[in-house]
Amino acid sequence: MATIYDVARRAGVSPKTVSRVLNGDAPVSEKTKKAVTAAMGALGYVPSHAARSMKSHKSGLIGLITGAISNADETATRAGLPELNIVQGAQAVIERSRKTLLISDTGGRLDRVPDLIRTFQEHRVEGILYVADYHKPLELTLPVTGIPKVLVNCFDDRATPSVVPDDEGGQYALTKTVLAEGHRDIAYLTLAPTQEATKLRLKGFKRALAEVGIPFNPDLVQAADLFGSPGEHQLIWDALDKFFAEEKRPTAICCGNDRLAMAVYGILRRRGISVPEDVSVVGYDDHRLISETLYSALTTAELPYRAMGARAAQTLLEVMSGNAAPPEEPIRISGQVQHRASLIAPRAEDKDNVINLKGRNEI
Amino acid sequence: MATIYDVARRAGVSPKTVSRVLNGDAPVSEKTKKAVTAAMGALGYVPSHAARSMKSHKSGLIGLITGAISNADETATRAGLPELNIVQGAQAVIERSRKTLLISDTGGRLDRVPDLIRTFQEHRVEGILYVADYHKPLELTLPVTGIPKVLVNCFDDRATPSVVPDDEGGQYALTKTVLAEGHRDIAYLTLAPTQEATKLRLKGFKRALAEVGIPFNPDLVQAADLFGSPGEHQLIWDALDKFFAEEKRPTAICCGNDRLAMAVYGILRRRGISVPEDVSVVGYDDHRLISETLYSALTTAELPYRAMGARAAQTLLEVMSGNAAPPEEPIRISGQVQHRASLIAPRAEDKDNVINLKGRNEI
DNA sequence: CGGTGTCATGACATCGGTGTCATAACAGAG
DNA sequence: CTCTGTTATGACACCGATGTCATGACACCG
Repeated sequence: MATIYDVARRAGVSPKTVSRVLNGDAPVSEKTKKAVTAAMGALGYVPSHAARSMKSHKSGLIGLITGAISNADETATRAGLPELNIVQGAQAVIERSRKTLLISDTGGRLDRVPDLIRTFQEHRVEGILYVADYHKPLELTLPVTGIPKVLVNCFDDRATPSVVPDDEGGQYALTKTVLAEGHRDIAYLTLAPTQEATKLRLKGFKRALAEVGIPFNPDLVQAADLFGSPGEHQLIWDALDKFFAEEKRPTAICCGNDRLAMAVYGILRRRGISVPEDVSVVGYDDHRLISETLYSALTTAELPYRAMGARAAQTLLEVMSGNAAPPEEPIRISGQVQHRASLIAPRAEDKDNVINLKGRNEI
Repeated sequence: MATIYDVARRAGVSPKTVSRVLNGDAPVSEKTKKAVTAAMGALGYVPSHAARSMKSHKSGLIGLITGAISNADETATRAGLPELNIVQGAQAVIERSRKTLLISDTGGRLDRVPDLIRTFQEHRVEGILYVADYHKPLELTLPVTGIPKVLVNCFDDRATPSVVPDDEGGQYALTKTVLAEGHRDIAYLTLAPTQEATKLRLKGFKRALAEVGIPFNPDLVQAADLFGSPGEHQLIWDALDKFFAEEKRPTAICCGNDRLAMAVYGILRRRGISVPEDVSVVGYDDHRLISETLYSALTTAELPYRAMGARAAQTLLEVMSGNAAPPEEPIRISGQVQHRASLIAPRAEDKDNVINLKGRNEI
């Protein structure tokens, strides 16, 4: 690889002059500039980042830790929206700031995080983004490094800056949309009750119901997320059985994520129930591969991963530049409700009607 | 940030001795070693990658170019399997080789590739992986850099090493599986005819039919992929109409990818046709979020993105080490056929029976 | 014509490690 | 007791940039 000395020799000038042409930080005569440029072209010279950053004490690097890459397969199957969307949002912002994003992957193993951070330190990254695969408390204590950090999709109790989805508000807005169509009996097929998202969204669900004076019926809430494992269809089938056995049969079903909604579509149809004519279905995440391809297209609340990633990157850049104090409270990002074909007004007669269910098939 | 000089001073030794402790490349007395280790701990010393790589002329970095990150959203909607799975496979292999993967994203804009490669050159990456979002000819000429490269999911005509999926073999194996269930009239809803995958898979499809002596019926082949845009459901609906109007109604439908299969499920069911009882459906990709969650679970051919990424990384490492000559021909990676509930033997009477189709609804 | 200021350029040190070579300390052999 | 060989350590230069300071060449002014 050609160095600045090679270029200097070929152009018949000193290395410092080549440096000046490169950086344009001091006047250089037209003639010299041309000679230097020609020499750089001929030699295919590209300045060494290592040498530069050594002198300047600035790496221009930002580290990002995620399980998105090695988890993608697992995650795509098991959870909702791939956290990769968060990485996307961050990437877009960081690129505009002329920094380089160094993405490291945990390979799903938390115990590798300290190693990854050490690698980041070796590269003298100027900031770190830590991305979790779903909204949760931070599962480990990050090593103290003095490097600014921002958590995404997770939070800790040491006031580390953090960006999370507004689950409560999202489910609230989604439920309001369902209510606005005239539904009064709404079932809710949730994710695991231990999940942060489930707790928050249930709050939003209840708040929306309360606001229009509908009493909360706990029998219309069932957890059904087994991350796509084989027993899940059965679990959903049973939950639906229970919902439809209620005195007032639900006319709409909220699902903890779009994947669950997809499974619900299949089971409902097998039982002879049409979506949305017989029952409306809504999801969560706006995982567009699902929400737009399902027939009928799925009404859902956006899980704003892209926006979260962007906001986190922006926050990190601000903290790094010292222009802003690190936020003390988690930043909550809201998503849009996407109203699509799967949500329509309930039939007037559905208040009393009982739908004929086909018998249960083997699964 | 502490330097090796700080550590040396604190431990009362020379920097070189600290270096020896770090690298273990020369004998150091127990006592000194302990003192140095203590000093490093106390100062939180982490060696500078920049200084090291400057001296050693080795960056330990491998660059990867992809649109996976900024495209993820688009891709997830539009195409089949996210190319991220390729990145995954590469990551796993490279990590084991103790190198660091530098992932750069085109943001969907090909004209940014030269810039990304320049950034790679500044970082003195030792090899480059170029990942395309689906099997296609390389869309641009990569700058000549003298850095070893491997193309993934694409190929050029300059004998750049490349790793691609075995589309012909995959569709052949999948079709053989369908035939083995007893199907004789098989429709094929393809991706765009211009796609590399479509051409190759059609070959595999025909080869499988020919092998059992079934004449190829072009009326049973229709392209239907609009990347999830609104008219797609209509297009699929029309294609299915055409298939079912055939003298010998198909008993199985092959789809160009799992997303199309998902759309087909919805439309078939709306028309009162059950999968798999009335017609078997198979996809392509084994996009497990879809194939395992659909009800019934989808039979499909694996698009071996992970394996392709791993193989590409392995090939790159070999070429980099000089242990192996770069492969002259594209390396074709085969995937497994995943036989799931959506494919069963056709009903005996279906050879003559005509299914009652429900009328066409508005879409 | 000498003094002064600006422009263009170069010499040299430095960033933080590591390779090369020198050397001090000490043990064992003759 | 001196010689030799090994072990442990340090001095110094160098990797490829750039910041600091110095200097030569002009142009302009009085």
